[in-house]
Amino acid sequence: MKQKMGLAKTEIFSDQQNEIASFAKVFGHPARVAILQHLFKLNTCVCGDLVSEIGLAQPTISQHLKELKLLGLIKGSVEGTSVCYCINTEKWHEMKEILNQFLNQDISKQGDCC
Amino acid sequence: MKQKMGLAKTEIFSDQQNEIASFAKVFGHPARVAILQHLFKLNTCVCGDLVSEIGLAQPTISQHLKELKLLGLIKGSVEGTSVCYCINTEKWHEMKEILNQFLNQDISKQGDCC
DNA sequence: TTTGTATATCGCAATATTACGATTAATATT
DNA sequence: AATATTAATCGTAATATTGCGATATACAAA
Repeated sequence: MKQKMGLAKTEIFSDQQNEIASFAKVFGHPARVAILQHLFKLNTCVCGDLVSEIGLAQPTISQHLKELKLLGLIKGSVEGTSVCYCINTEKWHEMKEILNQFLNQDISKQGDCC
Repeated sequence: MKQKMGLAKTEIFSDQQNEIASFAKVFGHPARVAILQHLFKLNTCVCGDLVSEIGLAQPTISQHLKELKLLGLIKGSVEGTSVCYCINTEKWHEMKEILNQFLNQDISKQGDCC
């Protein structure tokens, strides 16, 4: 076996490129988009209802929440038997900054040559 | 077998949520981020050098280009024996609009309750 | 202390993604 | 025509992701 296949070769890219990809990846699934939109809508961060709101099983939602928490985009705190999740606003801004810088590259120079 | 496993249940999400996820997914790999940045930098869209510029094999780059082309973010045209790729500016703006709407959700109401 | 409720984790099945060698296709050069 | 160059496609190997049933854990209520 010469090569670790199926694995992204992150080491050949810059930290910036890998960071953009990490943030983008977490939005790359509609369930996580839906979770974040729901957390934005309910500014009070009641959360167990994510399962009934979105039509996925509880372990599946829990796994998506874990990925969002791992990147720091959401925070969770135990509230009795249930867990209260909400957006981590500082991290959200940090992420927005990084993605905007990429999305808003100067496109005016592009000659549209094709 | 009760369920198509390993497959995202896109049918339970809105078109908007799926669209956001599709665009984000394409940035979810550093190679595609690098390709787009390179296309932005060289406003003349000479392209065969993407392979030497980024350290991945030619079939791998070709596959990533295909995904970007499938979403419409880049265009390609044959130029002799080589192929010239460039950013599709209209589609880029369309994508930016959709992602910005998601990223710029009103965060001011968030109570940061956790 | 038993029972219920809510969430996380484990384990598994199935599809998706990443990467590349080998080959093909299409044009350029000799 | 024969050869070289460039990029796409095929086939395959290996890891990643998605989803969920079963189970574990942690706290609340009876």
